[in-house]
Amino acid sequence: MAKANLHPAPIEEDSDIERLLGYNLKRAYMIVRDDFRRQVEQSILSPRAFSVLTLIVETQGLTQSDVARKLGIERSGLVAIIDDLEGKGLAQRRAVPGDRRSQALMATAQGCALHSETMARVDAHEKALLAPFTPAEREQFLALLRKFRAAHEEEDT
Amino acid sequence: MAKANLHPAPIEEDSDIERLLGYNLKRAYMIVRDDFRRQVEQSILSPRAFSVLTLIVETQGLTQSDVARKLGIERSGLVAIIDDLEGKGLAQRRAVPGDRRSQALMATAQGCALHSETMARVDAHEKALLAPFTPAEREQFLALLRKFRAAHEEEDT
DNA sequence: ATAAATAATTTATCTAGTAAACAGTATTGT
DNA sequence: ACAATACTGTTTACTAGATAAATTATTTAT
Repeated sequence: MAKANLHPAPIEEDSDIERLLGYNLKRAYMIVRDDFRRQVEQSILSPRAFSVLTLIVETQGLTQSDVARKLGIERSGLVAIIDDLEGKGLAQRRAVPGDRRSQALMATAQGCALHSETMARVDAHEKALLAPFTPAEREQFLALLRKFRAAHEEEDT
Repeated sequence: MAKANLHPAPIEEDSDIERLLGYNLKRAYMIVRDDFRRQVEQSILSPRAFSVLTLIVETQGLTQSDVARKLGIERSGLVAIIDDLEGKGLAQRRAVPGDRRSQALMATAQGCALHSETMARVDAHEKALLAPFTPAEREQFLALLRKFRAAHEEEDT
């Protein structure tokens, strides 16, 4: 146990990338995503499926295009998510009277129930993640994130 | 153009998910990542490759395991990245005198050059993204992200 | 009537990241 | 000295998430 310590992995806390916004955002997002998975995905829903279900519970009758626009994802990616939600009895596609191209998305009673149960767990898991912050910091953190998004999401719809 | 407006996509700005930390972090990260790609990837480097190159430029001689630990990714995922950097003449694997398992990662002169050129572009692109913020807000934003990471990344390593 | 636009879908492709198993090497305990 | 254990880099296979192009059915505009 004498010599082999030639590459001791300095672990300086202040590499250049530690100062970059993108790197910090990515790591922070990964923390939340992983925690979400541990806490919530047991309850059937992936992060994406949860966000979709939330939208259609809140606003019954949105079309898939509406949801895709709101979430900033492609319509094509939504098909599988809706298939999944529908297969689990959480949501339904229904014909829209005025437009036979569109499908109105409706959450079932079961979907609403799972959503509120899951939302409670999500709130709890986020509260735990934000525990190291003071209430003022929590406000600031979310306010800054929202301001950042607002400044850059305007250009697209 | 009279009747078909049955699903007007309400676009209320305040869905429940808009209040969630995870959702806001994800959208914010996507903004930065997409912008990074537009600005930087033209210059050969993906976000991941850039972060790896940065580390080994700053600390020549890190092993792959060191880098994986620092970046919080799997060693297996690093292999392709190093292969790529090596193939482009930006980095090299070298034998470590004391340990024949490890490979010391060294950035080439070309790698150092590309790194500093790219870092300049990254700084510029981040400065532009943070332009909507006041200097105080910028400080706060990064400080909060770092505090958040520090509070949750301690357990692993 | 015809052209252009839209909604949902299918297919293929890409990136990122994870997990498991492997061979070679090193360290530790006895 | 030897056996058990652990670590390094690697391969392979797999998953998730996202994107892009092409397709069909339908609607709107001219």
